Amino acid sequence: MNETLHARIRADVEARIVSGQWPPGHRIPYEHELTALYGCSRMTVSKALGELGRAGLIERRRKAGSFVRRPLAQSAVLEIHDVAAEVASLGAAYGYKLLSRVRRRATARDRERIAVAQGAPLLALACRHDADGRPFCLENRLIHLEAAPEAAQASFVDQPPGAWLIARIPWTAAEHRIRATSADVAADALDLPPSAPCLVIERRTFQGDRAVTAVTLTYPGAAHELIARFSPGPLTTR
Amino acid sequence: MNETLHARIRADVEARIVSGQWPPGHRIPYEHELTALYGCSRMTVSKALGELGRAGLIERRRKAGSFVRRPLAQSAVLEIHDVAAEVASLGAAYGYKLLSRVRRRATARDRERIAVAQGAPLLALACRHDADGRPFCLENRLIHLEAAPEAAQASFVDQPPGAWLIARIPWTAAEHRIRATSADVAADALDLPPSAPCLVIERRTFQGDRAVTAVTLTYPGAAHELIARFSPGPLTTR
DNA sequence: GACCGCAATATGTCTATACATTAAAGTGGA
DNA sequence: TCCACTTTAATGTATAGACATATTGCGGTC
Repeated sequence: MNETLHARIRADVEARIVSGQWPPGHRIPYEHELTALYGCSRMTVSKALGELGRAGLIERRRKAGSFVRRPLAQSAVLEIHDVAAEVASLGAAYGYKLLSRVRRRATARDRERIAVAQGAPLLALACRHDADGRPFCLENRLIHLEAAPEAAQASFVDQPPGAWLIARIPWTAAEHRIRATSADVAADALDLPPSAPCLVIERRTFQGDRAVTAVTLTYPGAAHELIARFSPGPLTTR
Repeated sequence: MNETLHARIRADVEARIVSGQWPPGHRIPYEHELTALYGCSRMTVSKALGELGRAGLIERRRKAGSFVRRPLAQSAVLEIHDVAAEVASLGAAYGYKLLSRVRRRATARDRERIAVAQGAPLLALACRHDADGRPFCLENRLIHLEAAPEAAQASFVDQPPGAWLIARIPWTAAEHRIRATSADVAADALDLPPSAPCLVIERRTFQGDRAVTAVTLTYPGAAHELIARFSPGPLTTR
């Protein structure tokens, strides 16, 4: 249990907050008081309080002091895995099949899915990921060929486009939308009745302001779960 | 655009990484080199690199230096709102109805949902959240009465238990599971055909090691979306 | 009393320095 | 060659002090 000093102070203050000893709105002792209390420098106290501030547990106001905050909208960290890695982690054999590959200019419908200019060059892919020979996930992807020109040369017959892109095209931001639907048009490809529930993840990836790719992953049935954990702060060392 | 120095260094290094100029595995200049490069003290450089390390962009090894990491499983920040706030943000009128309220000792089935000892005192609640008079979300909740004894006195007729708990019971960790199902048993309460797809969010909340509450939220149909954003680092100051 | 300006004060950031920790690299002997 | 030991070079954490910045509240003026 070799704790650093600032981590100890942070944990100590956090304990008083979560135990209710310092309720929301309570003013935390000033830095110089904590300095005396823990017998350390102000930098160290400041580091601990700064972490608590970034973690959202307290609010720091100049001149006024630091105050215990009421937890607001909670945010959780959602881990989104690569499909192949996900299948492997289930101990199943991974399979991949390219269903279609079309190069075209962006239509109005495409532009609802990916933010590109009208007529921008796109590669539209459909493929299926299998686990132990059974359909695991259906993937529909658009790749913006201005952002990833090398994709035009790739066949994607042997390698899923997700892994290919991650290895080659840098990106800076992504947005995920998660919803439930019924299998409908995906029913055939997934070997399901059309009314079966599916979990759909849409991911849009950007390079600065430019859209790189948009992908729709359809997972059949109630079997697939996404797991998100609340992160108490940005400080969990890896 | 008043940036602090260490934030500027961090952004600078991050830019080189995401642009591909410094590929995965590349050794980042040593702290003392960056010190010379940016004309600042080692503490400041160390702070910037420490943040990048915690953000997972680089790996720091004593004596060896800091190295660009290959992006692993990407993690996104999922904002999970209070149901009432969610309905309000849609511009709809919020309604709430308590469907059932039972106090009991934990059964084996309860213990699959919430991590408590056998026979622990629980409060089991079912309620419905409405938007403009139509069912918006069905909530099934277990409250551990050892962690939240005051809940035994609350009626939950007028106030949804989520808001009540957040205001009173401190918690430290939460886990969310997201999946798709068909409406099934929830069909009646939600006024849906049993085959309709639903998005289900299960949330377990803890106080240290002790379970506080477990809640299952069932959102009908494809209308409801969860949105998660990739966070380049844990450092977004509030 | 309402308003404005100023001083007091708590936090925010940075520097320079010191020492601790750890792991790579070098050294020497069996 | 291989192993144990020492050296060294990098990061990790802490200190004290300095200055910057924001905000509260006081006091003076109109």
